[in-house]
Amino acid sequence: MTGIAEPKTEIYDPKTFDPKTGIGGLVARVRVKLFEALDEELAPFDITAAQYVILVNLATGVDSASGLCKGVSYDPGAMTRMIDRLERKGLVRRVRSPEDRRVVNLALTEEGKAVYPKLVASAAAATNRRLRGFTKAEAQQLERLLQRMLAND
Amino acid sequence: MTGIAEPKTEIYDPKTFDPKTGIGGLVARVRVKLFEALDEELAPFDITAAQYVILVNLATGVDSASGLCKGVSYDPGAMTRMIDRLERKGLVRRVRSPEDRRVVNLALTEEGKAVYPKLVASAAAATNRRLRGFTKAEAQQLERLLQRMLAND
DNA sequence: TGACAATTACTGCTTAGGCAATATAATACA
DNA sequence: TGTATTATATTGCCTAAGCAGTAATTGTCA
Repeated sequence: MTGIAEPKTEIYDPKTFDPKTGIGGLVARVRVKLFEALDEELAPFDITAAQYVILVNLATGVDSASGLCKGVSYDPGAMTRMIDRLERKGLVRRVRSPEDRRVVNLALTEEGKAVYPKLVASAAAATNRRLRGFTKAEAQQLERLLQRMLAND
Repeated sequence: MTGIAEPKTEIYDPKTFDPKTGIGGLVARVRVKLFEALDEELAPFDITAAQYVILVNLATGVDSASGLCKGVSYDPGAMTRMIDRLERKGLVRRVRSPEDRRVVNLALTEEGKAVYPKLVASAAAATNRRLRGFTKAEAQQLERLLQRMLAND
């Protein structure tokens, strides 16, 4: 015994757990719907939802492939090829880092910076479509709950 | 003007939308973490999280490939091969439907039914790990918010 | 009834992510 | 200093999902 009261964490009882309505299944299906909506909105720019996520990270401070991998739970090999695609599209630039010659610094090109605000607006529109009927307070509450799930590591 | 007051749906303003903290990115990352946890719990049974989702649907009333595709937003071709794998593992059975000879009725085998409760318990455990610190009320509220997002079609 | 459309499942092709192995560079430390 | 360990990025291989095209069957309705 530790003397410290352990909080009860048995949200779902394994005996009575309903997998159809469980949070895992819900999150998975909501994610599919959100990505579908996002892919639709981004189609005119010839950018996929997965590519958009990378661009967002690059536009908000991340500047290396390993940083991207950590940020989006992505395999290094897959990330190399993802960056290949974005580089071929002229949206991202690779520059070998002078300080640490192992890392390749990444940055948006001028074209990438130019299109980025339009992508963000599309993402906002796609998200809003799925949040129809929500109040701002409800959306923020959803954000907080999801952030708490993420913080459990 | 319609005379009917339209509810405000502009949860996120495209001008000020922060894509890093937006619900789309959060849902995507939470989903990755949940699937990682689920894959870990299911590893002893040699079942992936994606396969588990299919088994859940089969155990709870869905009985055809097309029904599965609708339920989990899955491509028919991918579903055919998914069922191939589950059939090879002896967990699922295909039976051509007598009523509609286009459809292949699916069902869990005896082995599938036997292992299923253990899979559900594992899923409950994986979900609980991510919900550490949540009260039951908070988890239920998260469920409700996600269900409302799903219902927006 | 008969022609046309829709539904269901499947297959080939392409794309893309995960894992393992590798090369290079930086770090730790004996 | 020199050696082992770690970090970063890349490539090859395997697996799996999406898309397009197809065959069989069912539904629609003129």
